[in-house]
Amino acid sequence: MGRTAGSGIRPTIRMVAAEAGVSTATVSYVMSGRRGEGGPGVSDITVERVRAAAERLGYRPNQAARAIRTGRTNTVILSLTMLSDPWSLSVIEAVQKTAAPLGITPLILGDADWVKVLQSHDADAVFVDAVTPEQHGPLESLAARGTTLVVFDEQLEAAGFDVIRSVAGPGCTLAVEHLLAAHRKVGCLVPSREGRPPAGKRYEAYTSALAAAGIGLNEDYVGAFDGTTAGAYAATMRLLGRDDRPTALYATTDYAAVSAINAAQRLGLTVGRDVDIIGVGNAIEGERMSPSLSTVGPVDFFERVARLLLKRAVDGGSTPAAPPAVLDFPWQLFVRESAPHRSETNRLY
Amino acid sequence: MGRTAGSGIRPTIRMVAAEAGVSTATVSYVMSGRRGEGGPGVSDITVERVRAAAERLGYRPNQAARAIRTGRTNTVILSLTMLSDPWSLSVIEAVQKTAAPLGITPLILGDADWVKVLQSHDADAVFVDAVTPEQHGPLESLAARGTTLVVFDEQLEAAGFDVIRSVAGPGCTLAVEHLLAAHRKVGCLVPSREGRPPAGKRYEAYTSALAAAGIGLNEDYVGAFDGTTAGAYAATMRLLGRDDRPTALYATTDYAAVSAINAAQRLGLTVGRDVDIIGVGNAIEGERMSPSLSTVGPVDFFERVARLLLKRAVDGGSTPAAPPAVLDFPWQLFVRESAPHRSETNRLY
DNA sequence: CTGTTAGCGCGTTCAT
DNA sequence: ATGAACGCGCTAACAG
Repeated sequence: MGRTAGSGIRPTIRMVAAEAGVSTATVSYVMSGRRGEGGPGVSDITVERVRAAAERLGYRPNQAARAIRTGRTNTVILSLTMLSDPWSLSVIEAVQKTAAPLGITPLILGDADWVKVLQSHDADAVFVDAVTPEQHGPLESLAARGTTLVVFDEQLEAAGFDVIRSVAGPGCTLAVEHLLAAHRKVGCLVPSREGRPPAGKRYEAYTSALAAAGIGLNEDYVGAFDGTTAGAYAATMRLLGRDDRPTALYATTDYAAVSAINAAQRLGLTVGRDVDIIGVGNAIEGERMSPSLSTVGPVDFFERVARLLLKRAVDGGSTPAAPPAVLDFPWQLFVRESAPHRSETNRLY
Repeated sequence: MGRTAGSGIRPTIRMVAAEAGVSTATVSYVMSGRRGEGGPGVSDITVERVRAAAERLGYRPNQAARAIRTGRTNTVILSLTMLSDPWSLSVIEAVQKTAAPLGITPLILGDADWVKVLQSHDADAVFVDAVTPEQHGPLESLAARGTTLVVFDEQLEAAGFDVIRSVAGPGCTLAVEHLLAAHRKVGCLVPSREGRPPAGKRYEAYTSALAAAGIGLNEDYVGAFDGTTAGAYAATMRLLGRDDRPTALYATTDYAAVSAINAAQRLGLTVGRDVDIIGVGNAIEGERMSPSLSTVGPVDFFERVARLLLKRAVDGGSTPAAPPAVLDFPWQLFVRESAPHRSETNRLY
């Protein structure tokens, strides 16, 4: 007999062993499905008895206890700073799809404060989507202590962890050039700290492409915003509300582009006709929306990131896995509805 | 002396004890800050020695090992089915804010498949935002086995876990009545399974409020969609694209309302003037957008949910905490820009 | 081939 | 301030 589930206390492997009349070792072998190879065999009849007992008690192995012995948590952590960003959702979606068949659970850390959390919480691998300069140190000590990291950053060098770099520069130039093929009044949406002038590769691509096209930088066409979707929306309203409004907008991220499209529509403009808008990043979301988002970005980025992360998670500490490296992803232009190809006769200048 | 961090293996409490020349017990007391009350006192000088040793080695307590003894993970899990929904982001934001000062980490489970995960993964408390009928059983056995659950559901009875119920019905009626005060052509956006007719409290509020106002149900004004933002957008395009388009829309969720606003703007309509749109849920996001979203919802919902969840997490198994209960949240109407108050002369019928 | 014993690996905690 | 037991599941080595 034995009491069934419901006592309020969690059944342990020992209770199952008692219930089934076998040793804890046998239960362990059955539950982890590792009879045969290294471990001893267990007869089918015994397996059945153990399974039944476990079922009756509602037993599930305690992951914490398992982790302490095996060093594996069957978990990956995704540290994502901007959850509302389609880019983040794309990462999540791709990782979930890849992790599920491996029995690995992706957990999302929505806090920018991953440093503290990761020092004590363990996962088989961790993806980090943004690193500030002050976090470089902590990052390296985490890696030195054995945390498997996959970091998304355009500057960082591999120092015990993988760095995913998606060389925005050339790709962003493609985006601006695409607009410049049919426009002369090209605005830019770029996040910047309060009062600071805009900076970064993605912004430089804008200024230098303009220069290369022989067009001077018009400060009034630069919509700096605070990094939020609401800020991007407001900046677009300012830019497109002008009398001599730009006929095209280059947004340095896809989520800013999405906000810009909403704002343009609010102003009664038809995106892809009255105004062209292009984003950066190639988030999965952009393909599905209406109008679909023209953008630049790496090919199969999210799937490839997911595969790398889970490979690292699975390879764990055992096999001498491939050494950490910097991984580059080539970018390309995705021309969709929000900034279509324009024939010569269709130019907006 | 002693080797500093960087050996690739994670320092244990024993290494710290050796380094500091004290026992592991002392290190434990120092690291968990529990000297004085229940535990024995540790002299300040010893505390300093231990701290220094830990620092030198880069030691952090292993949460898995700690969990195995204390039964606490200092973690709460948020199982959220629709991460892109502003409602989910509001939950996350509120919980993060409440959890941070308690030293508790919120981890997000973006998978609908919480049943499997929770059976083995442990958290001090778990929030679940959607339960299908097939999940009722698993839910109860989880609770019976000691998992602390806070479930958001409008039907469920408390069965070993807290149920948060936000009695949508009366609130939704308020929303529809608000529109009916100035409109006669009121459309509805409601998710429904492929082919199935719409159902649920939120939809019933629509039909019965119409009936009470002496207006027949016009099937053409019912925009059923697949539950996605893109679907809500498309459904709105259909409704508002009609010649005799509705002059007001009642969306059964805030995220559907947000999509509807985008769609209306795409069609060149000014929301709050040409068409009124009201949502359901009172997501924090709705207050910030432009136009701000009129909606109905509970007051301080997210903060109160966060407080309950973390109270449960902290109370853990020890103190005989308040018994699980069904918690009702009163709803009210939030009149904002997307569906403003209209004077008599300003009606759209 | 089948199953058990014994002890590991953590941080915590009680009795000394 | 400490030694040693404790909680959990895993697994090498052993016994039938």
